[in-house]
Amino acid sequence: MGRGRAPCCAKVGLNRGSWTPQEDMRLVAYIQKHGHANWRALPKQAGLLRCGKSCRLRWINYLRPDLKRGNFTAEEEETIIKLHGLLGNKWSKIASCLPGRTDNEIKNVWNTHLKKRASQREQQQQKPGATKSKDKAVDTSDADTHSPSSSASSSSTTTANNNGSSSGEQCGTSREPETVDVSLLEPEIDIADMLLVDDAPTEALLAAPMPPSPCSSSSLTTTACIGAVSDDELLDLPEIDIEPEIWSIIDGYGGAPVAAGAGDATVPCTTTANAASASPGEEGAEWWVENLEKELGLWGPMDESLAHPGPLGQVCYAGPLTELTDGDPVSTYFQSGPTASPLPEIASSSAVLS
DNA sequence: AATGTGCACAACCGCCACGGC
DNA sequence: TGCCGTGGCGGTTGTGCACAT
Repeated sequence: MGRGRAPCCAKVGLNRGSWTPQEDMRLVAYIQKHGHANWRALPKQAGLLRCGKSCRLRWINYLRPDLKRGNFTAEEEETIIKLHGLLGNKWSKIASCLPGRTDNEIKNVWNTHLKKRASQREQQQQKPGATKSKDKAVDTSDADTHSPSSSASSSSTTTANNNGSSSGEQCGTSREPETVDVSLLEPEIDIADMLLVDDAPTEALLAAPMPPSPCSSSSLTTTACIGAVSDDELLDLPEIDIEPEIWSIIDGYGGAPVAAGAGDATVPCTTTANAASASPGEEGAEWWVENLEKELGLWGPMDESLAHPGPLGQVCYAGPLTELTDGDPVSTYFQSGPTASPLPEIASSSAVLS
């Protein structure tokens, strides 16, 4: 699709732009198996024509299993507003307080509508004599924001747009928060304590068990998130032998359905049979992989004729696993892997790819 | 129905911090 | 102690889509 500005990887001939489902699957499979001790080396070892930075971002912002997809709840939005008042544009710190949310996601939500809402509130606070009708207007916009994204964006953003982005006052210009001098905030500051002062919703949110947070975008470390992986292990693995034609398929992705047996480019779906055979303790990873596949358009009826357009307009393959996975470690992994290896134990599940 | 407009999202860039040598 | 490599963060941007006209 080619979103974003000019890619940094063009000069080295790497893939750029939006990720294909195949690339996603490959990245997920690799990280699940080996972790991501070295992002720079990861793409090569995983057989991805991407730069390490791109892989890291893709993983953190989109593929991580602990990500919470969907609209932000009212509590989350309130938390973001409050935290932003405390911390400013410290998106990673804010994200660390919102389980399953990424800094990028929070940043987007803030820039799209929370910023406007916050500024509206600010204006009202500066004008104590604000009429009740105006309060009501803001309340409705709040309510709108909580509704499904499509309607939320249209109603609340158009009006607020006038005082927000169009004025050129980008929050991104390292604007210091109004309420708290950020320079006084030490990195070790207990954000939870700050939030617990007078905010009930936030308190409730924070009272909830925080994720182990090893996988939160701000404190993501390989060993904590996936498990320790030695360099030797990383260098040894995986033996993903990628045919040149596979790369051509990936590079020129978007054409006809890839023939069965074409190899890596056709990472197949996990079968429902696999899902059914998972043990109870493996439900988490299984659920995640299944949902990932659904999102990627790789999950569906096991009919070869059902190669279907993917979310990006490319053709995804939904054929039977057994016809596709021969010799492809990644495919093999998704045939039996996730269900057999919950994420925290991935590094130890050496049998998955073998 | 066609066109215009604005928003949401995902991706990239540049800079900075940190750790190893 | 300085240099280099890597990871992480924040800001920015282009495209697709939904809604309005």
